[in-house]
Amino acid sequence: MNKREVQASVKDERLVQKRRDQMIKGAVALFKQKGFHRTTTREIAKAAGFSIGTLYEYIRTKEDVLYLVCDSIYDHVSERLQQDLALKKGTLDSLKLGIANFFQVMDEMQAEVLVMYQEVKSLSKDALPYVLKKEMEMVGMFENLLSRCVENGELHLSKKQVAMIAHNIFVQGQMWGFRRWALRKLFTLEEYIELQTELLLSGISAEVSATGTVPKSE
Amino acid sequence: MNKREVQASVKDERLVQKRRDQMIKGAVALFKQKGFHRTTTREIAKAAGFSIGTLYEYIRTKEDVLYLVCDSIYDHVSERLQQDLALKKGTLDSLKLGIANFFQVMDEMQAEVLVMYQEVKSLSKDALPYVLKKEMEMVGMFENLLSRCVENGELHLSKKQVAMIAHNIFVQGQMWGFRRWALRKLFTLEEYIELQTELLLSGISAEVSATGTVPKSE
Amino acid sequence: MNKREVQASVKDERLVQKRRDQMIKGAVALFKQKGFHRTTTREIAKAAGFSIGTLYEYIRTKEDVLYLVCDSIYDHVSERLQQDLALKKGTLDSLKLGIANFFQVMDEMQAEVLVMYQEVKSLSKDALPYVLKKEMEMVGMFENLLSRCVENGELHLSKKQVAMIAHNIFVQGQMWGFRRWALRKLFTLEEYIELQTELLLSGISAEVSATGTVPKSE
Amino acid sequence: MNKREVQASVKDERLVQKRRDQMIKGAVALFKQKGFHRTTTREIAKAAGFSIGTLYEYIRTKEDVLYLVCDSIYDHVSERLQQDLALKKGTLDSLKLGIANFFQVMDEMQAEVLVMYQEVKSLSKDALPYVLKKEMEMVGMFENLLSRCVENGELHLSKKQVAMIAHNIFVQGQMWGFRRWALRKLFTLEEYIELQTELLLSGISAEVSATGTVPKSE
DNA sequence: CATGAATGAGCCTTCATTCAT
DNA sequence: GATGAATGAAGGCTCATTCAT
Repeated sequence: MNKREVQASVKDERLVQKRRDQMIKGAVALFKQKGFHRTTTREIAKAAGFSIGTLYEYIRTKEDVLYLVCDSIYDHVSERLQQDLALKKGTLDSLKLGIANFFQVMDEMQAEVLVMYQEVKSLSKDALPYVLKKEMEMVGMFENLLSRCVENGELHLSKKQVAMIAHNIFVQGQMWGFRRWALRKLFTLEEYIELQTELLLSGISAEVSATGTVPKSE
Repeated sequence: MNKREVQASVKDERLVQKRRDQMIKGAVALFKQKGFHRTTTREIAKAAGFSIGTLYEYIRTKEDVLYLVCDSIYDHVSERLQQDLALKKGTLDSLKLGIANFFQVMDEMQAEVLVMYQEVKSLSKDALPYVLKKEMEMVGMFENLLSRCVENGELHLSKKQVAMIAHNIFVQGQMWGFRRWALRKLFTLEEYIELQTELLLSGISAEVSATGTVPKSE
Repeated sequence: MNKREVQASVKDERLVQKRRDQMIKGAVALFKQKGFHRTTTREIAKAAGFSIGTLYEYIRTKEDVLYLVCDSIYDHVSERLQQDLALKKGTLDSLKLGIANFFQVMDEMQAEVLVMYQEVKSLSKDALPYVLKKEMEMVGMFENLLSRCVENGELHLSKKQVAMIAHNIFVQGQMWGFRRWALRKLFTLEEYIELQTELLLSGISAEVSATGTVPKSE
Repeated sequence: MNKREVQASVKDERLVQKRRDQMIKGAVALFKQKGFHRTTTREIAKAAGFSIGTLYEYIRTKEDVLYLVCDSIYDHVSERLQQDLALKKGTLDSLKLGIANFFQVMDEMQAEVLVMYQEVKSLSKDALPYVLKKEMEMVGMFENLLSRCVENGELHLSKKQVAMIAHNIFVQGQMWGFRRWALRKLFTLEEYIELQTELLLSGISAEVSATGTVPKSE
């Protein structure tokens, strides 16, 4: 199965979705502020705009909230990326665009990503795989982009290199979110995107590569 | 000040160090398994080999344990790296060696790094800066290595590029620790080191010089 | 403000009052038996007839219970006295009646008064003033009674004498409560009231007028 | 027996006395500040100038400290009074002097008296009688003074009146200590002594004493 | 469906007391 | 005799979860 169902006592599917959206929105704000463990179910209910009793009509345990939050975040990010990338053909330019878009999404959803990033480990062994699977899918999207460039002959990379780079891109995206305390002092988002793309494509040492066309920026 | 002192009731400094080492060792194992919040102080005491009362002779609050753990990890990693790197001159080879060493340490201290990585955010506003400072120092070590290569003329990099790359190396090191669930399926440590070094130095495509055509975010 | 509000999580004011009444009743019995410090919150909850969790729905800290107890005792005593005294005109007879009533209340509420008397000092600096204020009000009631007798010409007393006597009456009332281990062996309540009133009004020796030959300390 | 023995592991009687004096002195200061229950044995040991281990060489339980403190206070007060009163003959003047002296002692030993007064109830059922007995002895001293005045024909009082007045004097003495928060605003010690003595001897209204409606019990 | 009062397991921390050195 | 590290029972308080209304 692709989703881990979170049981609700309420039948009306539309209502369930509505309530859960309220819940997720409130929870993200709280988790961001104090983390999952320091947030109480009462606080979540209040932030969501209903009572603790009602909260438990739509979830079974507190952990369900975390799962719902993580799930929702991945869905949003995933969706955002798929929109942008799905159509593109496998050119280097579309890869660059893909990376730039991803970093941009990471910037926009900074709060959510940070939350998810710090709290996934709190998911039970039960829910974790579903979330990890989502992550693999996203890495897979970059693998796809890269592979198509390889197929096109625009890049020459081994399978392993493709996998490695996809991971690197993904982690660098997250890095912009969870290391912003350090990075923001050094770069704007635009600079970050440009620098990372540049480094990714050309490497740091001209002598080592064949061409030596490393730009002396600044 | 460079350290945030954790108060102990016991006077004998040697004993304090010994007990805290026991404590940290036990705590790391537990935190790795269930995280900071799900670990109880009693469990920590037990894992350390003494009673809950004794635990509190060496710390003031549960959070002190976390701080001690984080502090100790950074110290160990830092020390390990300094040993390896301090003597080297600023050649490309010493850079490669530095990276390889760092990744290796990250592999050896995988458990600790994972823990620290996931739990720093649980540190109070009081202790966090001390830990973050340590992290900056470690990034600084790579900046140093890189700068020396630039001075030597072995690399041609701007200040910002140096900073960016240092961060990338650092995060890739951590990545080996906290994404091992994915990476281990694909690479051995040796492959990981080799691949990342290669990518770092040569970029993914010699043919593509940095055109500066990176899409500007809206 | 006249009251220090004790925060409750439960909204229903009627319920709050009911539960707190249960709580106070149970707490008085326990405090009387073992004192505030030796009584646990769990015991209070049990004596009140609900769980520890419920107890904390109606208070914030254990000290709140003590404050509630003290506050309630003063309220009861105060109310009892005001009923009896408010209407009376300022005659000697009404003074005598006031004293007798007060001593009687002290006898009836012996347990409560004892508790309050022994435990006020455990109140935090925060709550103490509110309780002390209540005590001053009660002393004030006797000052009032006395003053009216003075105005009526039934007594000839200076301001300071009025204040002193009011204090004496008040303390003698409490004395019946907290020294009963000694007094009960010597007097019945009726005898106590009669003797104290008599001594108050006539002095111990008519022959000896106030000579002012009291030895001046140093 | 007149004393409840507090067991000590140390044999040297002189040392035991010395250590206990240190202990009592430190404890009184602490109890005064924070009460018996909020004072830890460690604090007592520290205030006494030795280690917790040493403390327990001279007592068996924390309560022993309280008993020692109470016992010592009574001894001091008792001794002070006996010195002053023992020699006097039973005249009204010596009564007045006795009262004045007592109030003065209560003022000087205010801290100690306050402590004892608030903490006796914390004594176990085992130790309480010994302390209460001391208190009765002190009340007895005033009964004595009064009785001798009666024998001398300087006062005309029944047995019960004598007992009552002795209690009143005693409580008024304590009152100066434990109600000073209120009394100090109104009176100096000298005024207090003078006023109380005056009221005691003459009653509040000589005119009233004429009515004879006061039952001469016994 | 919604509410919120009730529950109690469980957590962090303190502190009186012991005992090996 | 003195010391202080070790112990663990016990206390105050929180909070996820339930259920009657």
